[in-house]
Amino acid sequence: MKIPRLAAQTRIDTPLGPLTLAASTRGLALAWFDAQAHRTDEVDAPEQPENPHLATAAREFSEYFAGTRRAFSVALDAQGTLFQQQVWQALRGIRMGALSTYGDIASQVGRPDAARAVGAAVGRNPISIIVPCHRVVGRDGSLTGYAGGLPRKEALLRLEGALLV
Amino acid sequence: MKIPRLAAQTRIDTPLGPLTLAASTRGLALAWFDAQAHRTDEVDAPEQPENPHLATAAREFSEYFAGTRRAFSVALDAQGTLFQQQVWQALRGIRMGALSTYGDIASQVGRPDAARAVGAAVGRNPISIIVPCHRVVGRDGSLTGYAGGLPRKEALLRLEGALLV
DNA sequence: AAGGACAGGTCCGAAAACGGCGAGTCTGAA
DNA sequence: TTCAGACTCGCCGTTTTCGGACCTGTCCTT
Repeated sequence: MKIPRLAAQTRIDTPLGPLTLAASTRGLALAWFDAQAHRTDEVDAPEQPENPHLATAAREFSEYFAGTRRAFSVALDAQGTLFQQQVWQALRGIRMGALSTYGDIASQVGRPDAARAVGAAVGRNPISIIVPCHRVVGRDGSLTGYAGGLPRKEALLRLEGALLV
Repeated sequence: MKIPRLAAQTRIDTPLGPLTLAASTRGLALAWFDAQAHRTDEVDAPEQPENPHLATAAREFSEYFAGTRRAFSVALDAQGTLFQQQVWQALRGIRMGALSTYGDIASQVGRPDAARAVGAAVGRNPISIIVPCHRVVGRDGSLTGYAGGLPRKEALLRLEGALLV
């Protein structure tokens, strides 16, 4: 995936491990766990925790993990194909505590048979957690996969109270 | 088993426990004891004891258990495969007080060797008592099984005077 | 330029499992 | 001898399970 010109980056700690954040001039562009699948190794931007987008994002992540925030308001600037944009947009419609399936997202995007393509697109989501790709599961309820590792996906859903067991 | 579109349901009391009745527009479709094997948990139909088929069935059940009725006349609408329909039809030919065997029914249906399949079909009978699946016993006279529980089968046969002991 | 691999899902056919059986054998008691 | 009771095996319609074929957008590899 092409990474847009990035203005600043920083790293924050979370209960699930360190998170690398990066922002363009228009908003948060990246939120990656270490060793995340599909990630580009090097983020070419200066360390600037004071960047407005990064600062906002860091604060909201902190509140999210503390359990006092259920939705994010930081501006986003995710780069991707039209199809990917549509999928990611659909993801943002899944509220905290709720779940959706790859097939449901496919239908929402107007391609009922493209569930598999949705899976690929979901996997390329550049902004973990805020774009809640972890809230998408298989039709039969199986977690199926997560770029940051299935344990993290399970932990996130448990934190959000979306899992029965 | 697929349940046809049901128009109405109700519950009646019998000496053997409560019975759930349901009817389509064409006739009585269900007569189930609680916790009956193979039963679908939810019957999706409005409570309407005044439905003609249900009212007739309720009256005839009442008379049957009072000992003043030996045959039912309410219209039936049992849903099942061709084979099951044939088996259930054959069951209706067993008069009160009489007994038949799984092998006999198999022969009547034209499949002399399908006694075991008959057993399966008899077990799926949706209309207890009226379609007298309780009048079918093993070749050696053993009761073998009953969806509503063997005690009920024995009680019914005793009520009908079909048991020697 | 073409082909494979994916964080899936549906459909369809084949194959196996599952019963409210019945006939045949064998065994151990009266 | 006689006769339950336990075991085996063949019987058959139905239900469940399983495996492939196909679908779809991107990215990666030849």
